[in-house]
Amino acid sequence: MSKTATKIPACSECDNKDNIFCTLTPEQTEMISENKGSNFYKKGQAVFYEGNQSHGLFCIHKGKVKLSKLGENGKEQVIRFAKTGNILGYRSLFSNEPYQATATVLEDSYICHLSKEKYTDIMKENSKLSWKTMQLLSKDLKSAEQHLINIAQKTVKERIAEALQLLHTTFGFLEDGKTLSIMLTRSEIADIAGTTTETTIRTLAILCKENAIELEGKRIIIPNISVLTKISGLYD
Amino acid sequence: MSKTATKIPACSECDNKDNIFCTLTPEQTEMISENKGSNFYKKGQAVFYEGNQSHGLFCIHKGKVKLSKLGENGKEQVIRFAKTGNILGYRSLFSNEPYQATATVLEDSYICHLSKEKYTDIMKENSKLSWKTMQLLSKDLKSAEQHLINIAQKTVKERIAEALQLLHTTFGFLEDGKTLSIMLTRSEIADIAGTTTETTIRTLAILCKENAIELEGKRIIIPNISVLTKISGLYD
DNA sequence: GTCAAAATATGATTAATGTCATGATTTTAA
DNA sequence: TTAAAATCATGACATTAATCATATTTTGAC
Repeated sequence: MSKTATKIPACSECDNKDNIFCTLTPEQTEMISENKGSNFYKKGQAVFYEGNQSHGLFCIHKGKVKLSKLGENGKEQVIRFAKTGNILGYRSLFSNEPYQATATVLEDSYICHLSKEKYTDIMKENSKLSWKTMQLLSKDLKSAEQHLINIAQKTVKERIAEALQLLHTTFGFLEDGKTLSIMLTRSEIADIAGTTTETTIRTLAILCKENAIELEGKRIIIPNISVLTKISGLYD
Repeated sequence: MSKTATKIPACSECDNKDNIFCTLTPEQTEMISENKGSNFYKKGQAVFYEGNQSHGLFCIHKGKVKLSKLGENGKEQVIRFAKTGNILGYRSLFSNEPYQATATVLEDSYICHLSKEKYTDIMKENSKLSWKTMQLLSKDLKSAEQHLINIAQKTVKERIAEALQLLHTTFGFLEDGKTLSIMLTRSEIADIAGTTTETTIRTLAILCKENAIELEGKRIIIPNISVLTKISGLYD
């Protein structure tokens, strides 16, 4: 876990405005700002590991992160993604359990850290933060359940199409408005859809042949997202 | 949704003691007691439906409930179970979204109902209830993610073995200490494990042949739970 | 720039599971 | 009590996707 000098500003200067901390008073913002730690993470580095003791929560100042768990056979399953402004590791706030997933940085990122205690202190005096936290948990639960039903009932092709849509809704497109702004390996895409690397390669080729996507190495271009939506939703 | 005269006591007299309401003051308990509604549900009846407007949350006074969602192909997926003392529908508290799942009663049950407003009013003045609610959400999220990885990575046999264990940990055994106290159809078990009815029938027969379980119609006997644990956890 | 390692690609084969069909058994309701 | 409906059971077959093998291409470190 490398630490280098970063240019992360005080929380009051941070422009991640629509996140969970937006309801804090200036004093509370100042308090977390004084107590936070900031780190730089290089692509591929882990922020925390599944099973490790939780020491607090993380806020992504700028970056992209995947959360994954290992199955009993050692295969990875991607649970969720997080991006600039999102927080990580907040689930361990409510129990003394270790982290339930491993957070891995998908591209060079700046991430702040706040201790459990500071966060819960603020929650105690700011019911809006509690409320926001519950909404966040509730939202994550909803998507986990949706992901479950997708993996349980859809074909690989539908799941891959859905995985690409998830990457789009989470990380968006590049400036050209059609190229996914995140580049993953085929194996990482497989770990989202719950399939193998080979099947993912073949399925992406099929989607390409059907003009649902275009492939330029790891770059994935989605000219028309509704084509993917159709593929992911229907049994043909 | 039938309503009949029930013998549900006031909340202060209710002996579901280890649930989310155990931190309430006597006044708060009195307040929810006065505002609750109580209903009797016959086996098979729905408490609420996925997609319907949420009007509040439910507390199972006595009974067994399954929560399920419909996939896009119309196939049901069981998300979670709930039993005496558990609450249902609390997720819709944090957003104005409709219920995300259908709650169906697995055996005749008595279930109370409390409006969103009363619950959130109490949360505002009782931070312990907020805390408990967050713990509950967090626990549900954890098991949803575990369920996801199981369905994504395990074989049908392992998933069925795991489903039986879930039924055991949720609902327990009959007085004999080895017969599951819940009786589901093969099709309902299939909907937990994310497989088909036929495959479930065959797999249960295999587990039976391997002496992991005994079958007496819908009655499932698990003489030694650790045998199932072993089957559900390992790739052979 | 070169080389090794990682990632991509593709084919052949196999295993797991879904689908369809049919009959037996159990449950439910009149 | 009995008939209808639902559930359970089993076989045959089809299909999907995993596995194994082997090139080829890309990437990253020196």
